[in-house]
Amino acid sequence: MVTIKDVARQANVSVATVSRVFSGANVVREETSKRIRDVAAKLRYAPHGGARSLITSKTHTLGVLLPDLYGEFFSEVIRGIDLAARQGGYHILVSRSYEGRGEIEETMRAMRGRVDGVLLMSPDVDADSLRNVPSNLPVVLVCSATRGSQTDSVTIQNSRGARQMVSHLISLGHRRIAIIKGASGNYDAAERLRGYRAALRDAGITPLRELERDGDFTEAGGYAAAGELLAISPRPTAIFAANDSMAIGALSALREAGVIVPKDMAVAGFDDIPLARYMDPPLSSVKVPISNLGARAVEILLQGIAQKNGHPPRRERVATELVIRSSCGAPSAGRPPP
Amino acid sequence: MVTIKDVARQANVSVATVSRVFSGANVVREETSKRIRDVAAKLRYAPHGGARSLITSKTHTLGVLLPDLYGEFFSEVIRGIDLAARQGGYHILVSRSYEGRGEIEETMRAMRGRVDGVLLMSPDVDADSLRNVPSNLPVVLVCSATRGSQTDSVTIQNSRGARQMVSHLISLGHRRIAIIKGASGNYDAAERLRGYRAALRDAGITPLRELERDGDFTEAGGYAAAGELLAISPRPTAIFAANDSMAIGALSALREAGVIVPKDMAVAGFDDIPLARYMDPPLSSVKVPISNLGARAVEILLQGIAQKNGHPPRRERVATELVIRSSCGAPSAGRPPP
DNA sequence: TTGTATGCGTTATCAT
DNA sequence: ATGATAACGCATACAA
Repeated sequence: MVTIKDVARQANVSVATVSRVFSGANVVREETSKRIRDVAAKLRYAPHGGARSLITSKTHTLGVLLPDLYGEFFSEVIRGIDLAARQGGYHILVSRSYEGRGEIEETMRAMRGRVDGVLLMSPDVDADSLRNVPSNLPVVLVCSATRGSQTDSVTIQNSRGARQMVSHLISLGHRRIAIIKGASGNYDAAERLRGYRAALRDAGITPLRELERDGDFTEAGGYAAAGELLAISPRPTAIFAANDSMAIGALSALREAGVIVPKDMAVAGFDDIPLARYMDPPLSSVKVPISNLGARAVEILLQGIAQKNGHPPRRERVATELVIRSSCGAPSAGRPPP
Repeated sequence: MVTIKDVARQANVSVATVSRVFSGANVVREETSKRIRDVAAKLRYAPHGGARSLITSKTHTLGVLLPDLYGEFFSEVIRGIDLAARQGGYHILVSRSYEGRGEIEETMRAMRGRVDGVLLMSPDVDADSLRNVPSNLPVVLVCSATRGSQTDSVTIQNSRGARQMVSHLISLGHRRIAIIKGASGNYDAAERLRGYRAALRDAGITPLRELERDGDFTEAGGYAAAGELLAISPRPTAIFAANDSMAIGALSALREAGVIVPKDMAVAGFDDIPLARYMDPPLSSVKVPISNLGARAVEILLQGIAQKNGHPPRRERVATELVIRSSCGAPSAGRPPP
């Protein structure tokens, strides 16, 4: 591998001068600089990032630690993170954790010296996983429970969004509204359930356990849960799924059972993934600005890195927005062309 | 930040001994080892990855350079990559390139010293982007054109998959089969188009330009293209979309136009994303083992890293598989429960 | 404007 | 079994 020494030798200068050329110190004579660049190009030299960060103690890299997220959500959140990171001149080191807590700790330790800060999305395990990781390492929690922690965080307005959607269903006359819950132990799932119940209570409706079905955020889970709900008597008249994937699975199950949406059953989801509007019928949902979520997390992390000293924890909630399409039976404004 | 020196001092040993404990050399007396581990835990010490890799010249990290991929595909390929990488004890450094060639080169240079090898997915720009990157850096091309290059690569059996699907449509009696093409300049898109034309010629049908519509791999693109196709006279009787997202957009457009699928128009996609089977009607597609694609690329890259010396280029194509559901009007075997 | 020398945190080599 | 020290590739303070 060609190093700064090789370039220096062939260009007849010291390594310091080569270093100056590549680290942007604008003090090298133009002529010298050009000669060095030429030699470097010929040798295909590129500075060694590891060595560089060892001395500057800046890696210009952000660690991203995510659970084994599903489809569209993962994609969008990474997009937002990557975009914001590169705007700040950072790269991202991504890791998916499959086995919960121990793995999170181990991964965070492995990132020591490779990243300047970490974005941790840990919706399933408690945030006190942070006890044994190197201190001084700036961390931002994403979509995770933060109670008892002093860590910065960015979350979604889950409860509020769910509450609005369920209230909307109630305003359409529904009283027996079922929910297909998200993965058990998941933070977002719990919050959405909370919003669902709150909306019912707001309207004087008692939440019923039989109308709260387990789900796992997948289409298959939504499909199965919808099947169960159809067997209940009296049937619910509306289904609120804790994410769009499950809502789509539910739509499929209803179609097969000959249940017409929204005439016989209203359906609504959460996230508003791009596909939602292409469903039949187009799916009402709670829009989550997923890529913004990632971008905001990065911005907060970058702040934390800049002012490395302690600061009061920053807590941010990205706003959701009700997107009403025809699947919930509202007198819809029709479907706008994409 | 606490370093190996701090641990050594507090544990009354030399840095060398601490190093031995953390690098797994099993030569330290149990008693000493325990004392060191205790001190390290108290101090929350974690070895500095950058410094470590500087001397071992191993980063245990793989660079992953992807275009701004869409949704499900991105998610799945990363899943496969991450899984295989972590099995080999590697992390992944991900970067999305938004602006094509120059950015690819720059990113690859920035990865020097941070990664042991690179996975490059460059379906839009030619693979000779590799001219100016550090030599000796093992690279595997994913879903990219490889002509004229000596680089290892993993691609999809695009042409074969498309050909099979279109042949299937022909076998159902269709003669006027339209295609909604993928993004222009895209390698996979070009290959799928090639397979489409080959299937037509196999059956003695002349490919018509008016039946080849531009698309961009998005739902919106598929929606628009399907609208155009409906205006052609005589109408095509089948639409083959170069990916599922566009097929889903097309289904939506057809539905709005009152065209019944598959009675009035057959539709098929490519990729077989999880959602395909939940569409109405369930979407026939060419299944691509996306996460396998990523995993295989990692395995090949790891081989390349192990035997650093030159080797004949490894070229691999992951197999596709026809998945026939009801959207193309075949006497379907019904829809299996998820 | 350029060169010399030191050190970043760690592992490898050679002693002991 | 443990310690002393050189090296990894580079950036920077200081000298020239």
